[in-house]
Amino acid sequence: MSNKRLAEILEEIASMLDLEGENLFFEVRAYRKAAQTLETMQQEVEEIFKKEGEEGLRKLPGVGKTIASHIIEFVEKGKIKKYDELKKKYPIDFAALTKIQGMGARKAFKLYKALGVRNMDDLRKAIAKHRVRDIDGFGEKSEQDITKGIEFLEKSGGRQLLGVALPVAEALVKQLKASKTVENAVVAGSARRMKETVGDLDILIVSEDPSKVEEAIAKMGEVDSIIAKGPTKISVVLKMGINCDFRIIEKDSFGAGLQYFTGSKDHGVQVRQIAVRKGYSLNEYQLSDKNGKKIVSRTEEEIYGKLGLDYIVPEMREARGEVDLAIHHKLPKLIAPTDMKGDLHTHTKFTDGINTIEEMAEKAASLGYEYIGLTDHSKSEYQTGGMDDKKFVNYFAQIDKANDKLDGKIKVLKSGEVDILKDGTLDLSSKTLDKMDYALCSIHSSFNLPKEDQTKRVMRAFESGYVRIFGHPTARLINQREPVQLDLDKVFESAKENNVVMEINSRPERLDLNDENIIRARGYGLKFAIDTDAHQTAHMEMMRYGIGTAQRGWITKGDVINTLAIDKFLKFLNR
DNA sequence: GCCGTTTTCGGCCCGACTGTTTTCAGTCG
Repeated sequence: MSNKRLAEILEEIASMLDLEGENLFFEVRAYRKAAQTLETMQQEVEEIFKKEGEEGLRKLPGVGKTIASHIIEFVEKGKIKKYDELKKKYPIDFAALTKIQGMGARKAFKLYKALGVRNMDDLRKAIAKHRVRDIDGFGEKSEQDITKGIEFLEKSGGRQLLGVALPVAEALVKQLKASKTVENAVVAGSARRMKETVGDLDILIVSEDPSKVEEAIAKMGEVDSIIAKGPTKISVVLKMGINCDFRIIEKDSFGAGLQYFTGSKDHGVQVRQIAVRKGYSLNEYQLSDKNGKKIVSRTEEEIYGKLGLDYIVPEMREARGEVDLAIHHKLPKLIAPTDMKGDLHTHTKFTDGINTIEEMAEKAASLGYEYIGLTDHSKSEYQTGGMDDKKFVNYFAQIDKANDKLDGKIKVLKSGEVDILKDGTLDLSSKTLDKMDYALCSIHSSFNLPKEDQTKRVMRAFESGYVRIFGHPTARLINQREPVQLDLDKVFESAKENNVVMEINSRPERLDLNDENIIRARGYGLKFAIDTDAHQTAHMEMMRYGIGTAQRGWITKGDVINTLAIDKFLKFLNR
């Protein structure tokens, strides 16, 4: 995991250059930008460098000659001279300290100069002795804020899963809408873009009475405390441990505000650059001409339209080339929730699910599906009650019975979540696998194999000819477990050759493949299955997170096999 | 320091809010 450390180093270089002098403003930004690229990308820079050399590195957004050379230095020697030299002058743990709310490089440096604070520990001690309040530019309140900031950090540990944060955001919106002073309220920010984790929530409110809105916000049970308040913005800490910014705008600015606060930041910059090129100016209030006269502001559609762009859905707004496509009217028509015709990864009481075959089938039918694939575990997953070949015989017999009972209401398909064992063999006999409509195969053990072995393991499984769907391909658990080490180029090539479909697992802690890897897989012409991995009926409603992730990966209906109607789907399986 | 079918030089988004200030620096998104 060198990306994270490198991102941290570049971020720290930025902080230190910021302290070096005012004239370095743009260098600072350049380093920050490159750090952000590394922070959010999935592929290891080391891998890119080994495969494509400096060329490959320089293709990354924000990485040019100098920063590429820093990355190479880090990969080859494990250190960066420029960083080490700056660090001698500023022996401060900026990476840790600037994670505190309201603490930037300048404040951290002031603390160092005045009190010799180098890290969190020093800071805690200085705070305890009330020495911070006497420093120029700090006061009693700043001391309290820092204390709160540290507590907050310890409690939250950073970003929350989309599946946790979005429902909270929606609950807040619902309460606000019920308030008389609120004309409209919507979720904006990264939650609206369906990003897998959310650092804080953004909620846009249309109201003419900010002070009343503040009252309504303060009353909501989810709110812990108010950090900042003004006529256009109220920031709060939520009890769940993340912040929420409420932006209050006038009805007339709704479109401009929503576009602005949905982001992403880089997407917004690109759109505003187009505005400038056309002689306009775009901010959170309106799109205006060079005299400052308003052109449009009420809807996002009008704003994109006036700029000569097709409407870009929030999930695509990540500055990955969508703006160019919108200019040339070439945006893909993305998959929609209503396109789904089935769920291909579900569990029942037969292993670690809690509902029966019929209950799961009824739920799927109620969601408008034409089929549901049952994928209970194979024997290696003994902790889940994983089944051997013999038990699968009964399992399939019960599925036959359920199909008779359901009488065509919905088709229940025979499958299993088959473990790909350490050596790449499958956990069930070919006799059992032959009886399945399709086999969904996943990794549930030996997560730490070296990349080469892990890649071979997966490819060997694919070459067996039995793997139809590769379940949660990287086996990551967000904030808990790193993805397994796989050479995805090789894996995707092998998948193409062996007709293997990639799963987009909808569980909020998985979202696997993720958006970036979906884009990569799509480059190999692969198909996808968007599944919920439901262990109870209610889990089947989490399809929205998988679809959001698919949309972030630019996936269309035609890319996804479980958008096919039942007859076409069965034909696809028998191909 | 990065970037580019208007540029290999000259731009690079900018407004809101807080705390400690008497007019602004620092942070954030």
